Amino acid sequence: MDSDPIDNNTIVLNSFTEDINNPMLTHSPKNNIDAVDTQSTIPFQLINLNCSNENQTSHETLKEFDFFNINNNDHNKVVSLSAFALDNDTNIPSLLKIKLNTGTGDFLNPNTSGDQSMVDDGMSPTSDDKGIKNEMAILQVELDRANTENRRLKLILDQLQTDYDTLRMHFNKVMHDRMFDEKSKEKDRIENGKVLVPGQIIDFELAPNAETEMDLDPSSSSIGKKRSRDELGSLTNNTGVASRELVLEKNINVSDEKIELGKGIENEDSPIGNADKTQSLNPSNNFSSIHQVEDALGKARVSVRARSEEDMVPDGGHWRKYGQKMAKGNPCARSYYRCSMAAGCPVRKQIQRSPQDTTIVITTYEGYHNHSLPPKAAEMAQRTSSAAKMFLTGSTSSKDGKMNVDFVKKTLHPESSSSPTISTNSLLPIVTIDYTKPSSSHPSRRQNHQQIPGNPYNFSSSSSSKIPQDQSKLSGLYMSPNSTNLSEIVVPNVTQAFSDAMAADPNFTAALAALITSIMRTSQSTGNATTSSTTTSTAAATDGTGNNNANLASSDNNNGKE
DNA sequence: CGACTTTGACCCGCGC
DNA sequence: GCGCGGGTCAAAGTCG
Repeated sequence: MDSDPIDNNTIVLNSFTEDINNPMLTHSPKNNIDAVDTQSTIPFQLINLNCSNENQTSHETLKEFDFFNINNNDHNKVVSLSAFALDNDTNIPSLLKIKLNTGTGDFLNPNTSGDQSMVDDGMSPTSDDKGIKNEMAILQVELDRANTENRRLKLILDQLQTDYDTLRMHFNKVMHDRMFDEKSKEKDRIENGKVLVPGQIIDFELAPNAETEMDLDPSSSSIGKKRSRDELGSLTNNTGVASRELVLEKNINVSDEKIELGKGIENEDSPIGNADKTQSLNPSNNFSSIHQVEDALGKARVSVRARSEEDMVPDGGHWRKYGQKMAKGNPCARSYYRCSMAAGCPVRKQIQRSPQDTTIVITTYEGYHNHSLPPKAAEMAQRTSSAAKMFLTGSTSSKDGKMNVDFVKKTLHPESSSSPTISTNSLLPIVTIDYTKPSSSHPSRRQNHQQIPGNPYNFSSSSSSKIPQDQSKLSGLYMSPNSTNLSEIVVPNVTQAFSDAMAADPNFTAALAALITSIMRTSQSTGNATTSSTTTSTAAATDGTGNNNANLASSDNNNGKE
């Protein structure tokens, strides 16, 4: 075929469609089939073949070319080739098949001479046998193709399974180490006669406020003051809280450089917004492990925004209202609730409606549960915990304490074409899970709320998801338009799959958080985070026992009075 | 009667 | 020092 000119019926077979310049293609399109080394380089050849379809009247352009069944161990090597040619006039693809006997260099087709390529489009009327053979060849090609695809998918699945198992094992190890560390630290404190004041997070160095000097008197810090009155008794018995806070305290103070991260920003949307204003944090403080993230979660607040006609949306917890205040600039009163599931549980939540949109209920959770949660509350907590983990992991993982917000946004919200400004002024921000975003275009949000008893925010579960598909898409992090607090990061929604996975396996949350951590670290070198420094005190509700990492936040579900 | 809500008073930090 | 605002307390009231 070397001497054969390429006529109008010549089809250029290219395994790399429309990529003539591909460096892998070592042969020029002018090479004919005899020039192809069928034993080593067939998949990368450009082959010119004469189309034998006598009925073909138009020039065809090959769009796809696949090679199958290359068996180099077989002496009589048979290479089945298939190609999909697209008719330029009709745009109807037709399957072209080639069989090569690579052992002899001859095509198997008896009608083919040794120096000619043979293309059978399966439409030649020469004989019935040929038609049957062609049909079998087509089926064989399809079978081979399916097998190849199955193998490829299986490899991918195996890889995913391996990665997941690795992450899961890592998380379990971290959690195990963490529990061990906490027990050890608690033991050390007892042995060394140290007294830990619950809730005391103190800047030992540069705090401008005299009250933040090292002083174990709980009245010497604002946090200590706040908590000493009504929580001291309970928290002193809550070793989970105490140990976590101590760990965070150590994390904060181990670095050399410390700066005052400013005063808290008043947060209209997040009721628990301006406490701990004197807290000093080090921006270089990295929560480089899940352990540290978990500790950070102990100081993180999770604010959930959802549309609801009810002031108190059920969330699986038991709450007792202990106060109500009219907040400045908000016609709606702010309510204060305390967890009543266990005596002395320090977890609190505040509920208020957004002053900008009174249909939006903002629920802010704070503190660790010192007890286990019922499944429903645990599931709710799991989801909010996940959001906090994801953000905290990303926000604190970079070397300079900055978060690659853009990366997070693109990672979690890849379909977003707009670029909402994400800015956090806080190392430990309020994490807001915004379930009001989709409702602007989906007024059925409230219907969903009522359709899913006990699932007021339409947290999807594997069994009762009613979230429209577009609402459950994985979204990114962006600033709430109603938020005036730059320290607030909004996690508008999570995917259905994400929610289901978390509900099915709590470890998946941590695994995913770790995965995102890893991804974000990888991207840090190129990220441009918009980050400034402002302190917002944070505390997230988690299980003080450490047995349930899902308990970052919880709220009520069956308190009919609320 | 227990659990919970309501509500005015109180405490505290912060800004002026 | 004073006033403001956020957060909490605790007595009274309500509900099942």
